[in-house]
Amino acid sequence: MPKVGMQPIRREQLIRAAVTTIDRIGLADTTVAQVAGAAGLSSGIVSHYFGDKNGLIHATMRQILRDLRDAVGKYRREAPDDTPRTQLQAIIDGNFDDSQINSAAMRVWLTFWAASMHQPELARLQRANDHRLYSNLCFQFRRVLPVERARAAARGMAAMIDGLWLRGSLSGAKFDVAQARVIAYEYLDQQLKAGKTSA
Amino acid sequence: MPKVGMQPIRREQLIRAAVTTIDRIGLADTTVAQVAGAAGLSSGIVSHYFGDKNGLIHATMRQILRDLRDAVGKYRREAPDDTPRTQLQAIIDGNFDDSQINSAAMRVWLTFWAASMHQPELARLQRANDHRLYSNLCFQFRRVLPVERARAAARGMAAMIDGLWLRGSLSGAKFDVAQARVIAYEYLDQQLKAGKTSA
Amino acid sequence: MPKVGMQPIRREQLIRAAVTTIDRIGLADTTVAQVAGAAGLSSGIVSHYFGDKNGLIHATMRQILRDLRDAVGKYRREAPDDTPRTQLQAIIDGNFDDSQINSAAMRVWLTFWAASMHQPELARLQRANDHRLYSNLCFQFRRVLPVERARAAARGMAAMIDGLWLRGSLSGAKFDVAQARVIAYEYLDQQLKAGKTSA
Amino acid sequence: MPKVGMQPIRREQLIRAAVTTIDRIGLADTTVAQVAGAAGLSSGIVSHYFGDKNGLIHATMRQILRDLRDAVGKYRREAPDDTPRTQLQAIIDGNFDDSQINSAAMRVWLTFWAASMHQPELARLQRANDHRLYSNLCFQFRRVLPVERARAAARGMAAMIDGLWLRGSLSGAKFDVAQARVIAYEYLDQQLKAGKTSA
DNA sequence: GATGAATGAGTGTTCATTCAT
DNA sequence: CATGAATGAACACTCATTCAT
Repeated sequence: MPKVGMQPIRREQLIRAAVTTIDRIGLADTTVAQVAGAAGLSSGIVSHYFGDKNGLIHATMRQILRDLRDAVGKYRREAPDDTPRTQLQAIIDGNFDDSQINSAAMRVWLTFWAASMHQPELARLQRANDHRLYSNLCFQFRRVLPVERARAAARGMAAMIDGLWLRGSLSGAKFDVAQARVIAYEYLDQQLKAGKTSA
Repeated sequence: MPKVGMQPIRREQLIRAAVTTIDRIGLADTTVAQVAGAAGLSSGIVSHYFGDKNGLIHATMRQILRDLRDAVGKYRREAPDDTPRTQLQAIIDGNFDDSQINSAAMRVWLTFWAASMHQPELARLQRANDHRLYSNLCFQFRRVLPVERARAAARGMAAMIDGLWLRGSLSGAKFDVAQARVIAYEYLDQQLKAGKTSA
Repeated sequence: MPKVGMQPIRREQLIRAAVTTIDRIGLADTTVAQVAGAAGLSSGIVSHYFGDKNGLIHATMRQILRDLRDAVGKYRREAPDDTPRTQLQAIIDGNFDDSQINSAAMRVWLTFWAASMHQPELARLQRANDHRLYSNLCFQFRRVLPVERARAAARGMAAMIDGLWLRGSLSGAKFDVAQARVIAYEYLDQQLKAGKTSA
Repeated sequence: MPKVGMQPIRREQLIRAAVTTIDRIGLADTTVAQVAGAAGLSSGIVSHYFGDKNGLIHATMRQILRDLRDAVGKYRREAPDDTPRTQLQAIIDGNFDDSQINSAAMRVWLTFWAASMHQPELARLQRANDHRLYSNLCFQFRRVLPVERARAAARGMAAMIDGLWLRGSLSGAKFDVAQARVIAYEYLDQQLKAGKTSA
């Protein structure tokens, strides 16, 4: 009696195992057999559910991106109000959520950033994500700033978020969320204030 | 006697070929034979001069880091004066120098960032470099800011520089130096001003 | 499910192919691909079943030693009685059994003898085998000779067996079993007689 | 000013280095560069004096055989008289001379024995040597024994010498010359005695 | 649905050999 | 005479992929 409806279960099992394995030994040293083994399955199963290794890698990156989107979405939905400042803080908080700044997530993220440089499909996903952060920031800044200022603020804010995140990833120590948030909030406030003054 | 004094020439040739190849097809797809071929040499030569592939990769990363150090050093030496603001701008300018923001350099940089996560020796080099940027920034900020403010400013400034650089690397378009410099300078001025006020 | 229970079959196939190949072209020129090819399999299979080339070589030597043990065991079980002389003759006969004095067996034996000098694991196997021959001989001699005489007789007998075998291996001609047996039996009788006299 | 007459010096230097290296790491792992390095010379020199690696190996085996011939010759010249027994003892002693039973000599000997199985030129040298031992023994035995007995005695004696030597080589402990000599002398005396009786 | 045996192309690495100096 | 830089063929080993069961 063949089990039915295994697909979503197996796919999630394998994607989770892929993240774990990439975190542990790096994408370059990750083999199909290792991922399958970490999932408690055999190597042949990967082609069954993802076509080939690349299919698994792509699916894994999509999952990572979805996790970030979900984290940001959650903070924004739970924000106390809809003022630009509150919403921008929610975006910052979402990017520094536990799901994003644990060691595994950060390492896998950076791995995909690097991989995307030579794999068009990954690059597409990665750019869409970059753009979403910028768009969200820009939309909120535009509510209080003139368009050019809003764009610059969004660019600076996005760079600040990614930069704090990147340096945290590579520092070798635990990511200091509080510190990162202070610096990011301060930049945010300066942008909001400067914009008003110049407006 | 055989040709003598070839070592530095061959090493540079091969390192340059490694950068070119990593830029073109990515570290994961870079083979020893390809690098040697790009340098117009045979594959065996790599072990002759670097021991093994890893030796070449390490030497290449050291070269990349040296290039950045040199670029920053040049801007600082050529700065019109030694005031903190001028020196900090020189550091920013050095990080956005042509040698750093051309496509090849950026891609190779990001590649090594990712690789350093699973290779202790690369991680060591990468962290030393991260720390140098922070130290240099912190030293200058300290000349005008109290120590705690200087540290926060240095952290924010470093994140801003890396973030702008990173998003530029991945954007797919040419890096907009002028725009990046405006955003970084603005952040710099805010930090200097804020510090004075609060001091 | 894939074909199951192939392991013992494949292992034996490959070990047999290893013996054949070592006999034909020598251990130094034996490649994994050649052994696999001789077994009608692909090169990757060796690592699948033996880990690496060394694993195959070790397994092959173990097989060779087992064959000798089996040959000696067979002659001793089939011996007409349990007197020392009969048992000692059975040991001699086992060492000169067809399975041991065909060209392939002799060449592979000598190959492993030489290889064992620089490979601790092979040396261990080889010494255990050497010691077994001596022990078996010594045990039988002790039944009729005083301990010191028995030890000397066992040493001489072991040397005689190995020496006849060795010179036969290298002579380039077919091993003359009858001749070897006469010489060995004569030495055996002298030892038994001399011992009795001196006892 | 080119040095003249370097050939014999360099050849000996390299042959000695080859013996040392083969003893230390085995023939299979011996490279031209290692031998040359052990001789304090550069790798290119080997082809200069021996044509190629095989030339060096062959020359080294010839040297080893010459050493044995010299050792036996010395003992025979220094023998107190020319009786068969004394001469046969001299042959035994020559084979167990220090120059033959030190670790390096034994390991290299066995190495060449094994190698000779698949290299016709080495096999030729090796067989000539085997035959010399047999001939020398047979000649002496014939002075007191009928031809057939002499031949059998020579075969047994040669096997005994080689067997003692072989087991000593592989035992892992220091070669016990006194013990080997006692066993070999005893066999010798039995052959001489038995022959006389039956004659 | 799932397995893992089997394949074979591709890679890093070693090393005998050549040869310009 | 001697060097050692350079070559490139050969090898062991890895691993994504296929497929009979």
